[in-house]
Amino acid sequence: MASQRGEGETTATPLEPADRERARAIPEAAVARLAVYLRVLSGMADQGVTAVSSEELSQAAGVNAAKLRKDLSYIGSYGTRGVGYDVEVLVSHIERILGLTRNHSVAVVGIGNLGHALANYGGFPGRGFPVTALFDVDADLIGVPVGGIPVSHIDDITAVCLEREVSIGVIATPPPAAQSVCDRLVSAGVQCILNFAPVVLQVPDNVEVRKVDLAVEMQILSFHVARRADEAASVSVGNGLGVDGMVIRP
Amino acid sequence: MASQRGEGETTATPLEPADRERARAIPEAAVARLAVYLRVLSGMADQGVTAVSSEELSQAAGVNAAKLRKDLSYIGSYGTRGVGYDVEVLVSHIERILGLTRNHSVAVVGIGNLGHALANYGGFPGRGFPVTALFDVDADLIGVPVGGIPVSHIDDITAVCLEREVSIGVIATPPPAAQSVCDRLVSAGVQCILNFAPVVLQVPDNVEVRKVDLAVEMQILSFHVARRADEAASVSVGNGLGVDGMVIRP
DNA sequence: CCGACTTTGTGCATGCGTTCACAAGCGGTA
DNA sequence: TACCGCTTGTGAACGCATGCACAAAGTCGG
Ligand SMILES: NC(=O)c1ccc[n+]([C@@H]2O[C@H](COP(=O)([O-])OP(=O)(O)OC[C@H]3O[C@@H](n4cnc5c(N)ncnc54)[C@H](O)[C@@H]3O)[C@@H](O)[C@H]2O)c1
Ligand SMILES: NC(=O)c1ccc[n+]([C@@H]2O[C@H](COP(=O)([O-])OP(=O)(O)OC[C@H]3O[C@@H](n4cnc5c(N)ncnc54)[C@H](O)[C@@H]3O)[C@@H](O)[C@H]2O)c1
Repeated sequence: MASQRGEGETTATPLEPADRERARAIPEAAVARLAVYLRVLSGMADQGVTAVSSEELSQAAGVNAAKLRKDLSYIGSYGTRGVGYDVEVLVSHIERILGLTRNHSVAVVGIGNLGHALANYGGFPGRGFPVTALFDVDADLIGVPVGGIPVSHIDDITAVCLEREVSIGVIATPPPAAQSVCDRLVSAGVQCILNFAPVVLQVPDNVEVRKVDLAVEMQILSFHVARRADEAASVSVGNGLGVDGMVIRP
Repeated sequence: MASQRGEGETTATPLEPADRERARAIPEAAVARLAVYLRVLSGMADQGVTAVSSEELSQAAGVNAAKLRKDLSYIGSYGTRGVGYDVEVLVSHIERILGLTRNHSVAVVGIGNLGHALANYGGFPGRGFPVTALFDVDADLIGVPVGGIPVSHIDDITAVCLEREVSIGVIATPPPAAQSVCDRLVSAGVQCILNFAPVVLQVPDNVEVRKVDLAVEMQILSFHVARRADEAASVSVGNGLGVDGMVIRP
């Protein structure tokens, strides 16, 4: 905050702020929502919609309109007051901020149930995430093409990842193998990991990990059911009995 | 505070009024972490570990020790100062708070790539989430057993869900079908939905939805790569030029 | 029985994210 | 051109979550 003079005065200088500054300041939660807005906007563009207001877009994205505008303000001021946003302009700016102007090559490790589903999934390439490498230890799988790509042996992971410039590694191995696979990905230079194995991965600071943990998702849902059932019980009965008289038991 | 020696103990009991208050106040973020602690603790229990300190547990769960203690304090005071926590006691109390003292029957809708993986996955039943119903529209799939359960037709969803007391519905259909499937689940009385389709679902207030959106996860990773690459560029090049030629100030 | 040591549980400050409310700005209209 | 109605962009207030730091409360050795 050193450059601009004037204190809290209105930003009458629209071109001044640098994108890099902004990108650094975007809250993680907002980044996740930007990705959702992008998808909604792409859908609108496909249907020929060219302009959209914050109200419309926020409803389609399932968020509060004020939050949406705040989120968009993190990436710049690309709307027109009194009118709304140009869909294509917004799409291109969100893509730029999210780093989607270039492709990010993806490697899937562990071609079992889940790995097959991921490798066969057609939704990634179109969004800039081509799956370019598959790995497994199972000898029967090596060389077999899945979703058009032959499975490589896990021992070749470094060479293959470097060669195909893999930037995102997806871990779909059984839990015991996950940390070891992660370590190998990291030493192959992969800095982004999406982990499906229910394990807490240890990684160096320069590596970004996101986990998808279905059991945790279900348990969160379970918590809400329990809380709701419990509230109902406390209103109607007031003791430890469930709604339909069923005692909650281990 | 309210914890007395000798009362309750390790047996999971129905929520008492004090716990009910607590459950209502637990932050969502803490609930998600409790589920992780539970998994780590279960693993420890399986390996014969009987006691654990907040420091150990927090490292295994990949969080700050203070945060872990705060999270545990939301469910009560079950530790022993100077010693730590009894693994089994903690497990049973977390399970109770998360509503895992009873099974939650799961239905999967859309038995394609992903639906097959989910239906075949062995990790859910053991954690209290038995998959008891599968649905699809594809005539070729109806009646075919996947993971031991025959696929039902989507039109039978209400009857089957009621009969098997489904409490969690998993949507793994193509995006265009998701909202319609969701509506059907809701009218079948399902109050918890886990959605894999990249669509924003509209549901009544009494229904809880969680989404798993892989494209969004990857885009968040992409954002971090871009941010990092950008920082690196500004350090190594140091010419103060941004991505689009804008001047970046130090 | 005491005192030293260990670890929990939590009050408090801090920072982040969400929400509100409204001035600023733009297009349309007369 | 001047006015009007609409929508954006954002300062400011609020609320929630995180992390710190320490008193309270327990164990253990002597
Ligand atoms: N299938 C699901 O729906 C689902 C749901 C939630 C979580 N998960 C998790 O996702 C992971 C994969 O699940 P799955 O059902 O596909 O399991 P799976 O057993 O079907 O497949 C695992 C694959 O990983 C391979 N593998 C094992 N060790 C390896 C190693 N060291 N290097 C490379 N490959 C290795 C195996 O050969 C196998 O092909 C598991 O951790 C599971 O807990 C799966
Ligand atoms: N496969 C993946 O790895 C992956 C990754 C991310 C997201 N997704 C999302 O998950 C969903 C499923 O993906 P997939 O690869 O399994 O797709 P898929 O096409 O393989 O399977 C979809 C299944 O849903 C069934 N279906 C279609 N309409 C239905 C309806 N109205 N009622 C019931 N069933 C219906 C189809 O018959 C088919 O069996 C999609 O929304 C996809 O975007 C999948």
